[in-house]
Amino acid sequence: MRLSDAIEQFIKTMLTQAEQEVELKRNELADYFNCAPSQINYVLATRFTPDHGYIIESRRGGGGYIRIFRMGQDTGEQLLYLLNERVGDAIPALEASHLVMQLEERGFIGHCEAALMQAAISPQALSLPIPATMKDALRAKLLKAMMMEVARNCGAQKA
Amino acid sequence: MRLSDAIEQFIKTMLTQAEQEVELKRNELADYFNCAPSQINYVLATRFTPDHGYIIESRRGGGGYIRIFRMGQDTGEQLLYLLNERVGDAIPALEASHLVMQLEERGFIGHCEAALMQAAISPQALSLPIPATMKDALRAKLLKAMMMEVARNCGAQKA
DNA sequence: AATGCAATGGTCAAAGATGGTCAGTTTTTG
DNA sequence: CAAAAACTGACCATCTTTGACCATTGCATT
Repeated sequence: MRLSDAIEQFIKTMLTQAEQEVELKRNELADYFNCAPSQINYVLATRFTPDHGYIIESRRGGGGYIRIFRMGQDTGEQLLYLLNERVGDAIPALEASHLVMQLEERGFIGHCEAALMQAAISPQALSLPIPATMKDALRAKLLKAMMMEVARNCGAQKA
Repeated sequence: MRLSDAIEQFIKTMLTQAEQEVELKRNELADYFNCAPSQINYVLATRFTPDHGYIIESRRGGGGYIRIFRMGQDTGEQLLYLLNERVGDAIPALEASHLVMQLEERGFIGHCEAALMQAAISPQALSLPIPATMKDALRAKLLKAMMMEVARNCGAQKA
């Protein structure tokens, strides 16, 4: 298995439903996984960004630390926030993809739904002769329409 | 025997009745057959296309892979037919909607998935300042992308 | 306080590990 | 022999991992 994935899993295992926050020592973790300390930064940078729904806080020097917070989840409110604030009138491909991942991680949608949504907002599905800004707008509309559907039907089961 | 055929057989042997999916490393396989890595792509491109009932998914970089999914015999054929004959390169809104309903009726997708797809191809989601013909083309791409996803994940389980 | 050092974490560019493309060459087929 | 299929290699794109060097903080010593 990829090192990055192992580290990602390790961290996500610590961040259970109960624990919204985890603190770790970069060097210790790197030591545990037998890798360069900067590898930890790579994992954080590629899998624990705000886009993914996480906030990182850290301190250097003696007694330094890295804290990872999972952004709060108040089902209904949260979903509305994601819709209005995050999606807005336009959203780039990568950000949209991260958002869908987040929806799945938080249990708003199942794996199948997530895959469908990813397919719909994928570059292939949207490969048209129109400017990128228009694609971002289209992606936003697609996401909103699909998320509305989720909120109406399937989301009810979860929350 | 031709190299391509040997590689094709090799892969198909891994994809037994039980195994609907196989993962391989391009370079390893090329090494095993003593051929150029791109030969693998050639085989995949000529013998494992969606038209043949397969779906390919891959990832580059360290820990990269190529995954091959076999669509259910029946499911694959029917989906393919729908994709090529009914969807094509463009499809009007109403027809697309009917198609999705059919997909649900036939059990290819669940109610949730159907609703998501309907939302994605709905006029609201596609309300853009582009000509109707382009919208039909977009709808076709959306449908194809989503149906491929269905074939990859859920379709295999069903049929 | 001021200084210096040890303990942390951060950055970034380079190297490593894979897979993708495509044009051109060789082989097979009709 | 011409067309189609098979094959290759050079070059590209993407993702991961590492290491050298930098920044910050706390503490011990002046």
